[in-house]
Amino acid sequence: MPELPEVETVVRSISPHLLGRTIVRASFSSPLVTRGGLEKTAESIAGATIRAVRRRGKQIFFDLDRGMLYVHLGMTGKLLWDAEPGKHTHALVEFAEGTLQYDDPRQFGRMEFFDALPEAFERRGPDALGVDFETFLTRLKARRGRIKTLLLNQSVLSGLGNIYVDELLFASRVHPRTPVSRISRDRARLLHEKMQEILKLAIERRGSSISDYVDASGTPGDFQQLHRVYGKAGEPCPECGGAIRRVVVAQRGTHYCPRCQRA
DNA sequence: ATCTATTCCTGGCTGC
DNA sequence: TGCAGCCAGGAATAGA
Repeated sequence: MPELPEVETVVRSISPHLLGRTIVRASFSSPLVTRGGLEKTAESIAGATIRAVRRRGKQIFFDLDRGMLYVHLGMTGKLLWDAEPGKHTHALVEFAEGTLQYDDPRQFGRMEFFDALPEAFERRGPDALGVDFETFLTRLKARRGRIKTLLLNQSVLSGLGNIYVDELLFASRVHPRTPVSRISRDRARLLHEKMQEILKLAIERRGSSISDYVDASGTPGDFQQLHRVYGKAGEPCPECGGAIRRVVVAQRGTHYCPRCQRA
């Protein structure tokens, strides 16, 4: 599942193909993925030139000379350059130099055109990568609830998903159900440090390929080899040797060490 | 304000 | 080998 490091890797691998290039034509085939109308979206971007490729959290924006093409990969979305279209290909954006393709078996992702940034997007939290500590602390402390729920909430902070939250909480020795009111300033400092460390390392490793995640050239990442708790229920904890436990928190499978991460 | 449950969807897995 | 049933989950949404 694409989270911040995977989305960053996709952006880095697709940008060189797209910057400054002009869209010759486009076609969209999934009303679920492309909600603004299939024909209308294709017409809106035809002839436009890509001025910038940006990421905020898990959101990708292709800034055009007029409006923007927005992409969210959801669970199984892929942006591919010059790939073979398959049965889950929902969009083709053609350039003189090649074709940008969007594939997504589950269709939880989006590929839509916007004239301007939607209001709801402007209220998203700051990007988890590079957010300063005071902003991180302030945004966490402005809410109540369990730490895992808040870290997953894109209005609080943008970019974290289930894998990196579990890894981050383990690295910081924080129980996923800890109420945020009980997180000390020092513990928050540790969470912030570990978050930067883990995200940077995961980007270096080109993301985690758990099921079928790949970048724009079809290359998988290998950060999954460095996962310490995610997907490791029943296996020994790398720190204490006790069994990693799997529970449900915020409707998500949650992996943690009951001994290292005390409630 | 914050919680939980539900919805979207299909590949992959289990068990017969 | 086939197939039914279940599960995974990002984010929007509804209801408590």
